[in-house]
Amino acid sequence: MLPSSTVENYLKAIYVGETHLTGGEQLVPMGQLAGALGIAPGTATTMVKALSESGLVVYEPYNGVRLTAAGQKLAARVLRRHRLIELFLVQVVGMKWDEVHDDAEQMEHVVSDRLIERIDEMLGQPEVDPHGDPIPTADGQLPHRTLESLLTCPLHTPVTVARVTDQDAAFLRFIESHNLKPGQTIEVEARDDVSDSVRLKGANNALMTIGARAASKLLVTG
Amino acid sequence: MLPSSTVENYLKAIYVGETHLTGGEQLVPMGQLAGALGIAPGTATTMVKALSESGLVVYEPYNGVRLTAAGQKLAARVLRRHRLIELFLVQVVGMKWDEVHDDAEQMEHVVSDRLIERIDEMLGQPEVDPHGDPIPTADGQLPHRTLESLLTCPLHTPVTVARVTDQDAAFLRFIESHNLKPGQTIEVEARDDVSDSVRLKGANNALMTIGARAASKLLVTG
DNA sequence: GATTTAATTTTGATTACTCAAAATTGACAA
DNA sequence: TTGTCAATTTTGAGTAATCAAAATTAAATC
Ligand SMILES: [Mn+2]
Ligand SMILES: [Mn+2]
Ligand SMILES: [Mn+2]
Ligand SMILES: [Mn+2]
Repeated sequence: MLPSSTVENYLKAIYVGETHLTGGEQLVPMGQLAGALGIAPGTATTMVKALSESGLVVYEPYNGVRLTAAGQKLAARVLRRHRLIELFLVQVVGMKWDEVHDDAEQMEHVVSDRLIERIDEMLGQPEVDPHGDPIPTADGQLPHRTLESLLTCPLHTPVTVARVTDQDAAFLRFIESHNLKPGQTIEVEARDDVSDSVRLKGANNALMTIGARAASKLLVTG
Repeated sequence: MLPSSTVENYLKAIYVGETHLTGGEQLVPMGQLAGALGIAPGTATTMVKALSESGLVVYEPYNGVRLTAAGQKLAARVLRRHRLIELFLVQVVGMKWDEVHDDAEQMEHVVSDRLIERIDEMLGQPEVDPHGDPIPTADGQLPHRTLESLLTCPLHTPVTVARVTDQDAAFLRFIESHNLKPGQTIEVEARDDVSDSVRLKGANNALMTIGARAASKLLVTG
């Protein structure tokens, strides 16, 4: 049976959820999964039990869910498609980086393997999407770079924005308008815990202050 | 309520079915509709009754179905998307004309209006798709050219292939390999009712004979 | 250890879409 | 006019996905 769009979305959400796990955690909690998919918790439970029957996930009642090897392979395929499509829409079609997420969210389920291969070829086997998110390889490996956020990187040291971990269109437009897109070089001038803010020097030496919450979503390389 | 992919497919099939109606016929028979969609006849009846409730079609039991103005508007929108996407995949992505139908069949339901507009713009508001099928305008008009088929056009007279009315990949590859794609100039040398065939002179003066059934699917302009 | 609470699961129901097979209809032919 | 038949509709049933609200569980608090 080929997986439905719904199943693909569940697997992808679990896959992404797993990458967010910190410390010794192994399982994505049902609440987090339901939240990520925008569905009722009971629905997630029912569905995950079905996925478990199909051998795509391991489900531990009251603890959470994780992917099997089979589930991981499918999830990586969907995520690869999503990110290739996003980059394609920006690079080839000329859409803006804050416009492409929703289209990719739908197209990832329906375009043919042939079209995805063609896109990958046109883009020259890219490694990251327009937001700096890594693109899983054709054989299902997710390249991992260790990145620091603007909350943890060294002060007074030039760093390059590598990734923006928030798909919200308004946030992305804010980032763009302040010249903080991936590829741009910036410097953290100061951090202030009391005011919960981070002071930055942008590409054009422009100074700006952003909240810690926003700063945590900007990942950089040294 | 925005229409589901299923509803869009029904409306599109009725729309296309209506254009195939000859003579005084007004209604698309349920059998033809079910056949076009690859579903059981009873399913079509049930669904059409629901579409009728929604005001998208007029349903006459035992006679057939036709679109209301509202249904026509939606159907034209889907067909426009389908054909723009096909042309985009050929012109921009570099896929072959026999590969694009299935991708378009799915993408037509999910891509955003913004992406469709961008595609229309990139292609310069095209009037026909890769198979010569007319593209409905943004306001829902389907441009109509009167075309003759190779069964009815004059003999020994140069004509230009304008449209191929069969999406089957093998058929399209046959047409392409014999230099009979839209735009190419050919001439009908002879028709033979007994052998059910048509003799052609191709672009390169190559002679070939094709069956009447195939010939009827090649539409030309004088 | 008992109690409260938050997360999770279960229950019961709904919507959308589908099929196979039985019943019906309407057109045509005998 | 009646019988036949093909097309169509109806019936009964099933799958996939969803929700709201009740019940349960496990963990944290008292
Ligand atoms: Mn999706
Ligand atoms: Mn992205
Ligand atoms: Mn379709
Ligand atoms: Mn076409």
